[in-house]
Amino acid sequence: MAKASLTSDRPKVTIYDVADEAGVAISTVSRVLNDSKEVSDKTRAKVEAAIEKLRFKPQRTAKTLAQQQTHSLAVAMPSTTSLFYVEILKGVKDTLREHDIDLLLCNLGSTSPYQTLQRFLARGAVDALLLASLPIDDNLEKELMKLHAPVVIVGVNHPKFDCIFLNDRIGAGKAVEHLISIGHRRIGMISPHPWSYVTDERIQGYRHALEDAGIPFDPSLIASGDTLKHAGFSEESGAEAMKKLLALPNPPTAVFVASDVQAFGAWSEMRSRDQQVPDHMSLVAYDNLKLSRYLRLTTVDQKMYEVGKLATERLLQRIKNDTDERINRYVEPELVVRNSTAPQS
Amino acid sequence: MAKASLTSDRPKVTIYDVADEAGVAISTVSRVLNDSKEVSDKTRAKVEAAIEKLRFKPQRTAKTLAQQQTHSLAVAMPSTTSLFYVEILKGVKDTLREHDIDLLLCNLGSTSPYQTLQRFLARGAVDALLLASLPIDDNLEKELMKLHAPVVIVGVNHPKFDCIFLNDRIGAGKAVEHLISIGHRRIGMISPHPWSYVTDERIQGYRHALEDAGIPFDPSLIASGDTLKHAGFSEESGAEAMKKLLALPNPPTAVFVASDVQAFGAWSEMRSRDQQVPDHMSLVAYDNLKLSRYLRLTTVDQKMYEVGKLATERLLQRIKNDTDERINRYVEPELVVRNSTAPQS
DNA sequence: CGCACAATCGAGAGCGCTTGCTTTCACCTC
DNA sequence: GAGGTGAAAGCAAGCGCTCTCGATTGTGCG
Repeated sequence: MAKASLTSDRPKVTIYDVADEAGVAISTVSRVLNDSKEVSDKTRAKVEAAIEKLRFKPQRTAKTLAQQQTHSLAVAMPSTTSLFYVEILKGVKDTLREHDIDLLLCNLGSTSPYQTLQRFLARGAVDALLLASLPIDDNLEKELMKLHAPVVIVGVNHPKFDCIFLNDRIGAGKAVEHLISIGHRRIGMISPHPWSYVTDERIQGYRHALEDAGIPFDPSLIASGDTLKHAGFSEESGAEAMKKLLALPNPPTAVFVASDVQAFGAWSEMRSRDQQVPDHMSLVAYDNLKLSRYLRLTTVDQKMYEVGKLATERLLQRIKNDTDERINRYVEPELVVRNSTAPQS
Repeated sequence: MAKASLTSDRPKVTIYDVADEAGVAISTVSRVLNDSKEVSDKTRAKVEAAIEKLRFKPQRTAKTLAQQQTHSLAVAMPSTTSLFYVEILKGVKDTLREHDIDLLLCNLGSTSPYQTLQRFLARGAVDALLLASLPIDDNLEKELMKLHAPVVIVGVNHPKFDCIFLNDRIGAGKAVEHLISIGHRRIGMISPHPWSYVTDERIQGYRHALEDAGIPFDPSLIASGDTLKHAGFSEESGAEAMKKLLALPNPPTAVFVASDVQAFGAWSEMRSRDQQVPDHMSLVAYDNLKLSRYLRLTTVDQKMYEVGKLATERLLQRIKNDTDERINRYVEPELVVRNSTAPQS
C-alpha cells in the first residue's frame, strides 16, 4: 500500500508501509507501537526493525481520532504573561515533562474570556483542563460537565470539580499578624476590585487578624484603585489606592497590599512623594513574585509553582484511572519577611 | 446513522446527525461548515437550522486528520517562564487571538532540549513553529525541513528560514554609547556564557562603541559568571561576574550587562557590599523587563512583544499562501534611560 | 424544443490509526 | 487421534470529517 514514490525523502511513511516491510498486518504494528503484550518477541523484533529502517513516526492526529482522545491538556488562565500565572505554568510544564502530553494554551481574550473559553472547549481538542482564577458560573459549569474530561480548578473553590485553592484567608492573616507583631496598630489594606473572589477572603483574613489582636476593623482603611486592568491587580491600581490612603486625615502606618504588583505601584507612589518604605510606611504584599526579592518586599508566597504541579498531577491521575471522588486541596501560603516592613514604635 | 441513544444528553453529535436532520448529505453539511459558495441559500439555511437544533460542534480532531493539518502552532523556547520569553509569548497570543489556531507550548526540558524538540516535531502535531533563541545545528535544520511546515526563528539568524532577529550589536552599541556620553571611560561588560550566539554580537557592539570613541578595548574588563543555569542569563551569573569585576586592581566605573536578570544579580552584589548604584557604579542592562522599571534600571528594550507579533504574523501568512521567499527582519532595540546610570566626572 | 453549460448536491473514497472479533495453529489432554 | 485451549496474528469496521468526481437539475440561447 506504500505510495508509489521513489524519492528518497518519501513524504510520509504510514503504518501500512511498516506492515509491508515487516510482512505483518497493520494491527500487529499498532500493537507493537502501543506495546501490547499479545505479540511475540520474534514479530516484535521484525516490526521494530521495519520501524527503524523506515524511520516511521506514528502520526499523533490519527491516533487521536481513532482513540477519541487528544493526549493534550489545556491551561486556561486570565493571562499567561502576568508573573503570577507564569509560576503556575512552570509547575504544569515541569510535571508534564516526559509525559507525552501536549500543552495547549487557551488564548482567552481580555475582552470576553468566557466566550473564548467556550469556543475553545467546543473544539473538543483537549483531554483535560486546568482553569486558573476563573470563577465558574452555572453556564460554564454546564459546559465543563459536558466535556466529560478531567477538570481541575485553581484558585477558586467549587463543589463539583477538583480544586486546588489558595487559602487567602490564612495568607492575609499571616501578613497582618506580622504587621501587628512588630507594633503596628493602624493598618490599611489595598485590595483589588471588590468583585474578585479572592478579595473577600483576603479582607476576611485581614479583618480577623485585626480583631483577634483587639484592633477594631475600620472599612475606611481599605482602598482600591479604579483601574480595571487585570481585575485591579495592576501597578496603576496599587498607586491609585495608595493615593487614597495617604489622603486620609489619619493615614495608616502600615499597609497590607493584596498583590505584589499592586505593591510595586503603591511603593512607587510613595517614592514619588519622597516617602520611604519602610521608614514612613510598612508594606506587606501577596504573591512573592520572583523579582519581589530584589525590591526586598515582605510578602506572602502562595507557592503557585506547587499549585501548578499539584493540579497537573491530579489531572494526569484523572486521565489514567477515572475516579470520581472529588478532591479539594489547598497549599498553605507562607510569609516571607524582607525589608519593606519595619517596627512601629 | 445517529446512535440509538435516547438520552437527552446524547454524548456526541456528528456531521451525520446533522445531515439526517437537515435531509442532506454529509458533504453538504461539510460545505456549509467551511462556507463553500457552492451551496444554495435555501439548503444552507436548512443545514444551519439543524446545526443549531442539535447544537452540533464539528470535531477538530477529525478535520485535522482529513485535512492533514492541525490548525495549531507551536512555540519552542528555552523557557516560557523566564521574563524575557514571556513577552514573546504575549505577542504570539495577541496575534493569534481570533484566529482559531491553537497554541502549543513545546515543553523543552532543560536537560536535552534538542532531543525533546525532535520528539515533539516527530509527532507531527503542529502546522507551524516558532523557535526562539535556539541555535540551529545541521541536524535540527534537516528535521525542520522535513516538517514541510512554516518555521520562523527568533533571536538568531539562519540562511534557510524566516528570521526575526535582534540586532544585538546595535543594542549593545546604544548602551555603551550612552555610558560614554555621560563621561565614563573605564567601562566593563558582564556577558553570559561565551558559547551563546548573542554574546558575540553584544561584545562586538560594546567593542565598536568603545573604539569609535577612541577608548581602547580591554578584554580583561569582560566578565561572566560560572553558573550554567539559563545559559548564563541568571542572577547568580550576574553576581559572580560583578564579583570578578570588583576584584580587579582597577575596577570599571560603569558596566554594560548583557541582560536585566544578570543586572539584578550584579546590583544585589553591589548592595551586599554597601555600594550604591549608580553612585559607585553605573549599570546599563539589556531586555527592559517589565519590572526593571521599578528598579529604575537603565536598559535596552528589545521589543520582544513586537518580535513575537511579527513572527506570528509571518507564520500565519505562510500558512495561508505558501510563498517561499525567505524574510529576514530585525526590530531595532531602543535604549531606555533610567536611574541606574549617572555621569562620571 | 434541444443543447451547452453552470449551479448544486450526493456518493464514497480516503486521512492513519485503534480495536473487537475471528482465524490460525501449536500444543495438550484423555 | 479427536477435541480443547490459548497465544498470536489478521481482518475489517470504525473514528468524524474533507473533497473529488460525477449525477442531477436548472438556465439561457439559438
